[in-house]
Amino acid sequence: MFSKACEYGIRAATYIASQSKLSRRVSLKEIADEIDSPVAFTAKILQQLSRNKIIDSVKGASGGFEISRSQIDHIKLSQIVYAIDGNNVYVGCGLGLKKCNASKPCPVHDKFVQIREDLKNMLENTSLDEMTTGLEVGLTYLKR
Amino acid sequence: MFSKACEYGIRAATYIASQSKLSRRVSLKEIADEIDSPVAFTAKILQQLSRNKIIDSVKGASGGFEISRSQIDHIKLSQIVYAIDGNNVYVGCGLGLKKCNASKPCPVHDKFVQIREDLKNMLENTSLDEMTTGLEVGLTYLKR
DNA sequence: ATTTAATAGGACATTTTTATCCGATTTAAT
DNA sequence: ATTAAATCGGATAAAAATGTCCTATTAAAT
Repeated sequence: MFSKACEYGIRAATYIASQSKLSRRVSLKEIADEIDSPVAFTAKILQQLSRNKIIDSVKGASGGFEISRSQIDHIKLSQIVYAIDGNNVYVGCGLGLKKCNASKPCPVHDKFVQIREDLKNMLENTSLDEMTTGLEVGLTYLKR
Repeated sequence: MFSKACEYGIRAATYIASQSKLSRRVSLKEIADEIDSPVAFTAKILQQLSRNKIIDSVKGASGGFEISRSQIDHIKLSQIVYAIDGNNVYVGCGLGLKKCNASKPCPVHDKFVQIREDLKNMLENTSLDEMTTGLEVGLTYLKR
């Protein structure tokens, strides 16, 4: 569905959000540890998220990553997915045709449109804040 | 969503089915040409489909690929996807967790379960025969 | 029997994705 | 000012996916 990079990205942003809600800025190392991801690779992904203004990075000693309270509410999963995987997830043809569309569709065009639309809606309606609610009470997890 | 191999596989199987309905056995070259795929790579995929009894291959002069009439009706897209990509598409965790499940879920577990379930149902309920109906009347396409 | 047209399959090549390493830069604390 | 702790970013490495090439095998036609 998503690339590994995107999966790590969502998990990382979710962890950062959960800690930002506690006013804790977190380091790369802590993030990678808490979401069980390769450290250096995660660094690259955090850079991408930072460049896309999805997370804030602070350089230097006692630096790290954080997300402002207000942003946590209105950043949606769709923004993270778009920043890392682009819009391929919900616009590309299910059978890989370059110019598949309603007027020259592949045999499963309509069926895929439906599923991708559902996925898109889900991603666009799930905020980082919502992602963290289960985490805080130990109902959901970000590793293993 | 699917690997390139799987996309080619679905398109190839669909084309073979459409021609088998006309009692035409088709060659690798013709298939690759009609679905706009790399010839040698397509050969590998057809081998996989053949080993998985999804298509029949006939060696030697005037050989090629075909699907028996009866099979065309009851082969579902899910079988093709499974033969090439395994069941990752609808069982893997959306965030890449190895052991994500209802009792230890990732933050989007329920939402992904829903979407994957829809995808699974769609694949399990779409037969190769259904894939060919639009093709025959020029309503759907397998290339570009 | 020989030739020809086809798939089978192993080895190899290329590209993309995933992952690592290291020096440069920034900033807080001493 | 110096040191220590952190991110940034470029170069490189490893693994996986995609794609190619060549020989072997098969079977029909001559």
